[in-house]
Amino acid sequence: MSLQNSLSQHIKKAFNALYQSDLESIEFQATRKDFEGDITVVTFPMLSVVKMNPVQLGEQLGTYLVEHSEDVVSFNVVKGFLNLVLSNAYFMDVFKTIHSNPKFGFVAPSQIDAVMVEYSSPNTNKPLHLGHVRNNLLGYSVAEILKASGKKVYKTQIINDRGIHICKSMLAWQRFGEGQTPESTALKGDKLVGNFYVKFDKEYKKEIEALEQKGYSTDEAKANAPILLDAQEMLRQWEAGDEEVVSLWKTMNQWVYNGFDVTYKNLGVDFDSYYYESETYLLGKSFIEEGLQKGVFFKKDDGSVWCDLSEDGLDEKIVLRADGTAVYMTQDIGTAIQRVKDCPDISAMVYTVGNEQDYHFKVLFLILKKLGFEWSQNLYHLSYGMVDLPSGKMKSREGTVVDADDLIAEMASTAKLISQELGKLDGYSEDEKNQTYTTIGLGALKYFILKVDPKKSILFDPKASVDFQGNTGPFVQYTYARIQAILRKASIDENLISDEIKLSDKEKNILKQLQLFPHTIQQAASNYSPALIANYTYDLVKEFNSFYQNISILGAENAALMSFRVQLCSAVGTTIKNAFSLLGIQVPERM
RNA sequence: GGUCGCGUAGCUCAGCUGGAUAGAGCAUCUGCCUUCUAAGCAGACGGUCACAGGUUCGAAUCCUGUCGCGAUCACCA
Repeated sequence: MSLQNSLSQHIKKAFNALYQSDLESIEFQATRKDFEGDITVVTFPMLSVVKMNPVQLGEQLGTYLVEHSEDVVSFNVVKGFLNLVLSNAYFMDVFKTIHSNPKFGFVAPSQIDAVMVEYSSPNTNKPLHLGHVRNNLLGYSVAEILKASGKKVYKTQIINDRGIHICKSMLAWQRFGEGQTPESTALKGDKLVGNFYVKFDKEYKKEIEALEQKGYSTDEAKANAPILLDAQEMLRQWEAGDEEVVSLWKTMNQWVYNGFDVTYKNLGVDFDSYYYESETYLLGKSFIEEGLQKGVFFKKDDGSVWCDLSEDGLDEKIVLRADGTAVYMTQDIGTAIQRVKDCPDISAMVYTVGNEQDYHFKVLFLILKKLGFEWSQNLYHLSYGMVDLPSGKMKSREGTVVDADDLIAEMASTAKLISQELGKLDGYSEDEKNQTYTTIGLGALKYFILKVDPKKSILFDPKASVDFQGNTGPFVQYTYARIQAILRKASIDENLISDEIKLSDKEKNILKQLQLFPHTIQQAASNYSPALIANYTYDLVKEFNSFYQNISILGAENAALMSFRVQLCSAVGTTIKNAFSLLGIQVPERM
């Protein structure tokens, strides 16, 4: 039973005995640093039940708790705040619980309660950039957090592998590629294909200009540029199943997938399944017919099918074109239903998609609800803000995108630079060093992105790069590495923990923070917010560093105290490692 | 224009279901490496929580309005 539960019971009992009234719930909070005490009961809300002076109420409750609860040693009252001082024994118990459980805070996954998390969802015509990095890190981390909170999780993505934009790079390759392949150019497949997408755009612009000089208006020129018409023709051929086009499409997509795989691996994210738009874009159509019969949709005179959402404060939304072809919405309806069919145990789905699609998902979830799917109640759009650069937005056509692979490499080399300056890794092998630089660089990048609230946009300054001091990934990693150094040097009798040890305030603070971990995981899971985990870890590390700097750990006055301190280090290290695993960040043994 | 989101220190961000004197880091300044790793620690400086009302014992937090920034409102995805 948690402390709050047991205290609640005592307080309720006391309240009943003293005032013959019942309390619904009791509000606790951590005691502020400037007051004496470990946990605080807020007594203001109780005043509405019994009309009396808050100080007097606090005094009476405090006296009762000291008499009746073993954990409470003393108390003080400040206005409506009852500050309780907890016993040394209580903290030793907390320590034993945490120390004996290397997975403290993690809940064993239930096989019934499964969640599908979709993230990444790239286009197959260009490499991944900084925006995708945020998407991937968020999706992966949320999936890990959900797992830790006791859910079974399927990670998946929907790959946008069809459409005019794909045909553009295919066409450019046909015309200007001269048979280039990733092998012949030693380029990553996604980079190679991306180059042709850019090439197409250049040619397209040239043709527009040429047409404009012939007297076309800008709009006419855009619509009639021969290369665009050819791309559109190619899309029709693709849809008709033209062998040559389909074969080229397969080849080039495969190049891209191979390239993506490298990026995913470097980023440390993975997937359990893949859905391809080319396979699902027709899927939703069958449900449109069903929706028509149920009266969820209606048909306009031209044959297009719509959903009227005006009663829900939204407008009308098209779900099928007049020519009977699928739109984005159609496909997403189909994909969602297909996923539930594929994995019948899932009760919820999380879509990691940028906030520019807030409206789309609002509509999608509403339509699924109208179609009568129970699980539509448990769909969540993990919406995140843009990643902006100091120069403004990333525009692929203006070449201001920050490429994911370049960024990862740059982070590692920054880590290398700083590390060499400090001379921390002198004497280790090149392999070991490089491994560590990558761990640190990635840690900095991931932490930088994950520590901010998903829904807020991020300002990313590639020049200033990511800081390695203060509230950063490397700061946490560094603390972990120092803890490992202590553990390597310590030879401790595991059984030397004694209740006689008198804990200092700093040690208690660390234990208080450690104790919060399970609660933080649950909260992060219900808010889909890795930022909570990141900030929790930072607080823990700050608390620990303050302790570490001021107290000799290996040279403690006696063996029992030393043993305790080393094991406290070990518990902190384990918690850091566990917390960071939820963010997909590795911790180095030394740095 | 309608809808949604954001607005907290010079900068980047925390602030849980309303609670005590609004917290960190960076930057600036002051101390601390002969002791387990100084990518660190201790401290100083820095705030009209965009603005105005409201709800109540109590508001950065909830409600309404105003302003500013962003997104979205396609038979694109």
